[in-house]
Amino acid sequence: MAVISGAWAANVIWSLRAGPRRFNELRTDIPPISAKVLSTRLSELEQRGVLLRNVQPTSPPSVEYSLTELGGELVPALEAIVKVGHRLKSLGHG
Amino acid sequence: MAVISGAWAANVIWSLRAGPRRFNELRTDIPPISAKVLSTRLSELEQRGVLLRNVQPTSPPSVEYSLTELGGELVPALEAIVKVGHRLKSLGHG
DNA sequence: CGGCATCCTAGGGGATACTG
DNA sequence: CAGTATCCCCTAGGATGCCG
Repeated sequence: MAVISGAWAANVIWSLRAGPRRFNELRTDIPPISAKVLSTRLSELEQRGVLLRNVQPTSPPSVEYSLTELGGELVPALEAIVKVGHRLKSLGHG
Repeated sequence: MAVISGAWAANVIWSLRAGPRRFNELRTDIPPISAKVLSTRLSELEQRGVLLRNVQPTSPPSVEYSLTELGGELVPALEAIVKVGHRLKSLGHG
């Protein structure tokens, strides 16, 4: 379960589900996330093999993040959890 | 995603996937968990509708916890994540 | 633009002791 | 057995500032 541990880890994977995103795109995708935390999470997820980091040596520099194949396999699982979460919420408190 | 937030929440759901368990059974299922945290997590998960709490008014008292239907739907998702996690781990070292 | 280094804080979680 | 109450501490994470 450590794969998706850390704040916003799931959101990062979620934001990447449709395709590659750049650092600041992710920041605006996930409003209340700080640069430091996003950076930390990105490093962890990259190291774990969940996502890939592509540096374009342009000016200004551009860095793209995308899910690896295994990272992509997390998406349906996350979807399922979120779905259950919504249903639980709509039930109120049982 | 708040559904499975909190330390050991996933483990609790995991331990209940095969059927009802009692408080101290869960404690020994998840070795380094403290009574306080287990208790806290159990309350949260019950309130969220993930699991059910059955008190048997016997002596000594007995309390059984079991997954609700929606709680049970989290199991396959957790399984998927754990599976990916293991594969990532095996890749990570070679 | 991307992202480290630094400082600081809240609160989640551990250990222990106690209760019914 | 199944918790609850208390204290303490650790660290994840937010804000800010600087650099390539």
